[in-house]
Amino acid sequence: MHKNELMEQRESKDYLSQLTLDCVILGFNEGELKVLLLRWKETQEWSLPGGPILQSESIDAAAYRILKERTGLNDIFLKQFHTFGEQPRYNLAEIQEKLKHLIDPEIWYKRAVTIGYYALVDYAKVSPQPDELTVECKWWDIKEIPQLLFDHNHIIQLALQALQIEINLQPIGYNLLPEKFTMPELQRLYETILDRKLDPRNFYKKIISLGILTRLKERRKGVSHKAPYLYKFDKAAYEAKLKEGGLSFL
Amino acid sequence: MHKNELMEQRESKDYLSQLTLDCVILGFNEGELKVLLLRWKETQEWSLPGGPILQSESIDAAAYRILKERTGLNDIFLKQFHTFGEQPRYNLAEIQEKLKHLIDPEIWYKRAVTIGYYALVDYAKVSPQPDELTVECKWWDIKEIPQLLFDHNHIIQLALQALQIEINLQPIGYNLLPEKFTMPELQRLYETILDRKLDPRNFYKKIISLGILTRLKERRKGVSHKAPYLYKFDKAAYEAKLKEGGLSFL
DNA sequence: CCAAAAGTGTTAAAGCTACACCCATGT
DNA sequence: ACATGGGTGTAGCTTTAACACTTTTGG
Repeated sequence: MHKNELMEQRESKDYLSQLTLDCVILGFNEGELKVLLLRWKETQEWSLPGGPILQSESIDAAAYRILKERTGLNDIFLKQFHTFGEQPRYNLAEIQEKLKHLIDPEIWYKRAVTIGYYALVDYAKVSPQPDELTVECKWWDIKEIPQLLFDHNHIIQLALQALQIEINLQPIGYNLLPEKFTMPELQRLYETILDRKLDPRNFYKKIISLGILTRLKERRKGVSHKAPYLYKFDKAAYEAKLKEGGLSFL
Repeated sequence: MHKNELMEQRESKDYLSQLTLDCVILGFNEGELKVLLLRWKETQEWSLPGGPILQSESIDAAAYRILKERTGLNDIFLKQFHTFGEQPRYNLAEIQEKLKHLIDPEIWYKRAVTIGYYALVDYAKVSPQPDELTVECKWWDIKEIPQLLFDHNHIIQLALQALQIEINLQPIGYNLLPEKFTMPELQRLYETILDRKLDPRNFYKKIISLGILTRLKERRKGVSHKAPYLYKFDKAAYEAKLKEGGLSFL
């Protein structure tokens, strides 16, 4: 997409004007939470994946579309968490300056409201794809995120808060871990999201007592210590529990 | 405001287009939760208060503005809970037909996204005010809400769900009750929001243990049974607790 | 005096926290 | 053999749930 095309898009009647959507796409790898970020062409500036909403699609559909475009994945855990409508939301002049080689400063909306979604994905299954205005799409460790464009640091912060609440209501690991995983891996995921240490014995008891995990006979190999058991989620048991309403975690 | 003025408003550059805001204004009276609804001129059709957002104001400011216009109150507990962007959200043709004597069917957006807020107010302090397109603004018992225009029944339903979660994190009663209230009144408020009966002894112990209430020497008079004590919130203690992070309810 | 709702304490069960040692694996 | 992290049980404490009778007031 070139300048003219983008201009057409912004002014097009095919899209909602002044309303966009941003996705905080979260994965888990090497014991850390990761976010998928995009680097804009000919810059060192990063931002969240996002974009405008088609007149013909629901906002959830727009989020799924963006997710599919950046990750290649369908059928993802996706949740709207907040709509950002401060006035101003960020320093527009700064954005116009930083991206003027890509986007005519004239065509930025003076104001845009954005709907924030977060997605939980299996890190290993994602093939990050930049879009028309960016050259690089890659995972960043949640603790090492640089200064981002727009108000995207703030958006990520609220997404993580929303996730801390959600972890008490959903077996988040189901979406963030590969099919088979070890108990310490699951524990580290919870520790990262909740940002505190958990006791391994208590964690084990609590997770097992939910009755939604199956321990496999396999163990993880190739580690220089005792080989941990592998587990997987028992989807049927999980959905049965959910219906009873009886799912609440840590 | 007449047809032409409304037309100008819809098409005006002073407002965001295709993005509106709706407020679920909740009060508590006679042991029941109430919502403030508006009846449209020359109809029996009811809807939530809401409207478009000025280019110059944040979405929170727009919500406060609408609230102020309908209730006369400033400084209200207000919380964004969800943004509604289904496509379609409701049957537009039906709305056009029902309101054609007020609004030219041509000027409805083919599509609008709305941001949902709920507000918690002291029932007794509100003086309900209709707006330019409505003749009546009044409280409805939450259990007796009629079929509303747009997707407003759905919006109310989600607001109540959000409130059920929020009640665990905030001393909701502070906003919904008058300055002085009795323990049974507070209990009935919790029972109504959570939609289940609570044990009065356990409720009393739990609330008192939070240490944010002061029992007054006064009692409520004029009831044909034992006179209950009055309590009020100890705002200082409440804010101290909140800072410690140690506030979690029922 | 009757009807209505307020006020109050104890006990049992469940859930949570804290805590330490031996085991299996790769180098 | 050593370093690394895995796997596991118990006891005390806190929190929650269940439960019933007496009191006060107005009519």
